[in-house]
Amino acid sequence: MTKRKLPAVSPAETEILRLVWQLDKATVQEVCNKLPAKRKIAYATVQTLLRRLEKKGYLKHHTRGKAHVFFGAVKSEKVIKRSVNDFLDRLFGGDPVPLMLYLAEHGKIDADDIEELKRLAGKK
Amino acid sequence: MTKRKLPAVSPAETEILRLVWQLDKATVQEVCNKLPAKRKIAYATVQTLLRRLEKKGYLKHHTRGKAHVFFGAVKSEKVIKRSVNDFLDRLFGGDPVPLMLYLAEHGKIDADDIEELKRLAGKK
DNA sequence: TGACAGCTTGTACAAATGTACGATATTATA
DNA sequence: TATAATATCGTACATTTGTACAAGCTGTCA
Repeated sequence: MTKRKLPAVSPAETEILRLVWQLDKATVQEVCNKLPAKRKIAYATVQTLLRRLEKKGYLKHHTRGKAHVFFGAVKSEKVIKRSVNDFLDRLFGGDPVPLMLYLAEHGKIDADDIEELKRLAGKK
Repeated sequence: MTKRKLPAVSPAETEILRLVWQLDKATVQEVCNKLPAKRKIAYATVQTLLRRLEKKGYLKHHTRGKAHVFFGAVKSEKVIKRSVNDFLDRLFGGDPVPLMLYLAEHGKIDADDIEELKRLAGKK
């Protein structure tokens, strides 16, 4: 089994990667259209980010007509895990509880979410 | 009221900032000693990071003997809020639920934590 | 089949990041 | 009051990031 060490994903790249996952597969155009209004970046920039993600091994592409269609090359789980852990380490020394508390305090989750959480946490 | 726009905190800086908060106030030395074993970086590097954090406005310092004692200049709440929101936007499009679910699935929180969450979420 | 529209590629570049060396200043101490 | 030990400060530098232009392909449609 090939144990490849994936390079880190930069913040800007992370967003692009997420959009590709969300679209399942996407051309540069499609990613551009999916960008949140707040964060409008140039077509060329999106292109470069996609290129870099491919070079790093997070995306692959095949060709449809003249366009490149990008799609994930590693499970998003893996990337998310890494990102969350890094984030947690840096900001909270690895302890997830303060993060959960923060989210709860700021009203980002409701009772239903918590039920779901309870179910998941209990099951484990 | 002076509404100053704080520059972003880089990942490496974030970790240093957290350590200062944790120690309440600290010299370069003390921050170095507090570094997790996994992440041993040079004294000089820690110094630079502290300096940059001060220049950006996140830290101040006073002098004790020949050493600089750094301490926070803005509420950690504020920094955490920004960091979490950025992170959430990039990786989950701003939706905190998948993050909570991820944390729960990976057994990072237990029943007590969830009770606490419920209390907090309910109160809001 | 030729021109156009739409894409990719190569290249560029400033700013931010991560890391560190050497020189200078300061404290404590012998 | 020299001196050794310890800090800071200025500076440097390779990478990575964020952003973009210009040139060259490639289908497509008149």
